[in-house]
Amino acid sequence: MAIRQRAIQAEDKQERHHAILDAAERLLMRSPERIANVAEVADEAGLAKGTVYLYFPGKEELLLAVHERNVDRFFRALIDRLAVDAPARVEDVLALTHAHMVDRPLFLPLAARCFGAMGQSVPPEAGFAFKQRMAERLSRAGAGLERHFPELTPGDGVALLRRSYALIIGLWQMSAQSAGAGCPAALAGDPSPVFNFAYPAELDRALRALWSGSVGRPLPAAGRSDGGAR
Amino acid sequence: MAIRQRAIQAEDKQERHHAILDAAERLLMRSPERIANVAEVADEAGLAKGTVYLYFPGKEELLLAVHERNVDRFFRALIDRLAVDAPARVEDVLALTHAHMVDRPLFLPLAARCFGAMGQSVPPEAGFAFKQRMAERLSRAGAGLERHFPELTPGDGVALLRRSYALIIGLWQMSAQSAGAGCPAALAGDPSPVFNFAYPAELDRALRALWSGSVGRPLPAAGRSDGGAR
Amino acid sequence: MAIRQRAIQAEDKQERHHAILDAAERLLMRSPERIANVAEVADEAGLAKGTVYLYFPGKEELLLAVHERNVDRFFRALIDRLAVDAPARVEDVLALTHAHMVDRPLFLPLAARCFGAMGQSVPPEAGFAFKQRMAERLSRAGAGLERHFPELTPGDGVALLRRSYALIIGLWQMSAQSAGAGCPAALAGDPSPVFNFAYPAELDRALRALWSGSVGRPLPAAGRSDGGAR
Amino acid sequence: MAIRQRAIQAEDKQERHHAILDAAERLLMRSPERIANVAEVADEAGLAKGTVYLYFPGKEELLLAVHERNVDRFFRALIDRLAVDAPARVEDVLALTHAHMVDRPLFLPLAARCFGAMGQSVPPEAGFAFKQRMAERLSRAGAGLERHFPELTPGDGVALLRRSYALIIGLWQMSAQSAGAGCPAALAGDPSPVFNFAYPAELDRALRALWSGSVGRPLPAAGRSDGGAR
DNA sequence: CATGAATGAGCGTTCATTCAT
DNA sequence: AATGAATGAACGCTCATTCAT
Repeated sequence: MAIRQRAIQAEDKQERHHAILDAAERLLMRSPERIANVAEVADEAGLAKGTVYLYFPGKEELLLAVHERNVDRFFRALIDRLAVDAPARVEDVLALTHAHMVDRPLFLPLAARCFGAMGQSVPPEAGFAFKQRMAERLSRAGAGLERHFPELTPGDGVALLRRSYALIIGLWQMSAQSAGAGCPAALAGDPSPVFNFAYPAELDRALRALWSGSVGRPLPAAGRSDGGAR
Repeated sequence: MAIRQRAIQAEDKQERHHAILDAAERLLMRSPERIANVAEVADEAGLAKGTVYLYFPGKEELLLAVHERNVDRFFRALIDRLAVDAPARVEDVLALTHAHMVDRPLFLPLAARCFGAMGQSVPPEAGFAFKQRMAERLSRAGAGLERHFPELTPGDGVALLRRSYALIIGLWQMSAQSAGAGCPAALAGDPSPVFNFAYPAELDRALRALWSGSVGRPLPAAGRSDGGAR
Repeated sequence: MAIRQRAIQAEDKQERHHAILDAAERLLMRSPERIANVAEVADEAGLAKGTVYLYFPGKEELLLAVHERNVDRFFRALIDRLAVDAPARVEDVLALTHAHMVDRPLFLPLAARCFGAMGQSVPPEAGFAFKQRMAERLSRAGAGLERHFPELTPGDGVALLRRSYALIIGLWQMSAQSAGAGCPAALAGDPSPVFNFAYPAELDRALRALWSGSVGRPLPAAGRSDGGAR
Repeated sequence: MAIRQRAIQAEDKQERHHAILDAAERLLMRSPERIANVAEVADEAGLAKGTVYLYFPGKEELLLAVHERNVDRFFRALIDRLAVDAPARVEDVLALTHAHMVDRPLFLPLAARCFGAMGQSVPPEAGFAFKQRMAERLSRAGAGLERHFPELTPGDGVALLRRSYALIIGLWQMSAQSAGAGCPAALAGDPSPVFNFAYPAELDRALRALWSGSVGRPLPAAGRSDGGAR
């Protein structure tokens, strides 16, 4: 039983589309250790299972769309920022990264899942199309980056962003966070901070190192001071 | 059925343990885009399905063990190299990375899968134990690293390795290779190399940038020249 | 969307009725191995899915109607031919059979499907009504037949037609044609022509035998000479 | 929960195999208008759903196997009879036909279903293999037939059997029986016997006509006198 | 009348795990 | 210890039909 009426106008459909993504997102936040099945998503959205398939060709495409929406928000913010003439510093990029990726507990588990499934359960065409759109975003942001960091020669911008993204995903997968809500005792008892590190702070340090090495000069060491947030 | 008798001696058990890992590895190399099911692994090992469960508590633990064995080889080689007094350069570490990770088509898909599943299907305790052992290895290698790169203060070595590992995994997940055997036409036709890059060369560049930024000075620009597509 | 206005006049309705049947027929001819779903039929007819249900109580009834229209054409031709005084020979009936059933790639798959579904998915009343109308046709044609073949006593005409029809359908279901586009290699490699026979020629022979046995005398051995594979 | 223990010996497996076929057959007899789903079959057999898939590659293959078992019984009896030197008459063949096909209410609906699905849901290889085995049976029986009916030239035997089979299937599909348990009122009220005929008697007459026409001489008009059953 | 968005029962199949032998 | 038969929960997807607009 649907909560709302029918989506007849194109914009109503957009809304439904988003409502389904929202539902999937909510479920993902509620239990990041599980990927909900289509029935649950439909239920959470107040729709019938079949209805989900009116808006998405399949489950993988739905998850990819959730992820892409988040990615898009980040890239839109980044591209906008880089379009402004005021010189952009690493600080600014890090801030956006935190706002859109790190601080949204949804982003990283989903990103990991999407890349992991990419070529397994994701239909090849869907995966390819996704990567194409991502490439478009990365290219534009990369070009913007090159405007602000003269050390970067054409192409270096995209490469740096790509590597940063890899670092973001990779570090998160190694962090204790990615273990879900499990083993709290273990976490507390782990004396070695090798994996049980504070992801946000560690990410900052790692990205700074990467960026510094990429532009070939030290970068200002930042004002963010939440170095221990977990 | 390759092995017929019972494993009664402790060393027989070790042998069988390895035989199962070998079988899983063989299957993984044969088709890296697929994770074999337990029946296939047992079959490949010449054992019955149930027998696998005498040696491993479950499928995820088995996969993790395969991965860990590979990781261990890498870290043993790295730690050995760093134990030698002759100064180690980035070159040396990259060479080991390629030999154990990049050039073994098994390593990266499995690593991605293990980290991806880390807190999904992997039982928390198993994941935690794995990370503990990994932490041990990283710590020792990190300490060794600090001996050769004076710029690294205590703790920087582990961090650098951790970040490198993240970069290795993350970049691989973004590369077109991870898409399996899919869409060859698409790959060929993709004009943008944003994701369709040559993983080995790109990884080298990324790691160099990261290391350079981490030690705070430019690093020699390398002799490896296989910068082409894989 | 081919038809836009509403069908208000009774004849408009007839037209639309036919338009839907035409669409279903077109789809069936395009791929005889598949039974299209309602959405496809509606689409092909340039109508909305719901509209189909204004003209047909359900999918099975629609398919039955397509079939019946074809059957009707055959029987009208047959009855017309038999109404003429010029003596009818087996040849003539076979010619009509080929023209309306064998040579129209649509007829046989649909007939098989309709009879196959007859008491499965077809609502009993619909099936019954269909059979009643068929009975009417068969009776009239049967009576006509008896006029031309004096050996046939009253009732034998219908029976012969009924048996012929059974043979037509039954043989087709056993022919390799009914296997759709599958296993071409297998077909080619099959040394035994038991099922891999040329349906049109085999049907002729079978019908001749049946008719000959029914009238109790040999029948002229025909001028059709397309005895080869179809 | 299984009723019986495990099937470990090869013959136990055969038994299980048969038990599943029996279960499917029972369900089919209980309601010939429906094709049971795999869960029901498993349930009826006292097994878990997955167990069925240990014995059959899929649902279609299971149904085909049920059908084939029945077919096989008929052909074995026929071939045996024809192997005996005592002259075989049409009577004898008709008797076997009735015993194995007509009087077993299961045979015909299933045959219709199997042929109908042949190239739709049946996997091509399974369908092809089935037809091959059927061809083998038909060939042997056809050869035997030719021994007893000198009028038949080599090849005529198979052809006659094939046509008989087609007639059996086709006539049944046209009979009122194939409408399942539905419309009893309709059946009673149908004044026209065109479709509401007594299948067993009608089949006899039709087969006699076909055989008579095939051997080119009248055949003795039989002792079976249940000409009005049903 | 016409539309097409929404429904939801229905189903085949997989596979990690268990446990009787 | 070893086996492999049995289990059964889990899940994605289709599509005929309904009904609000």
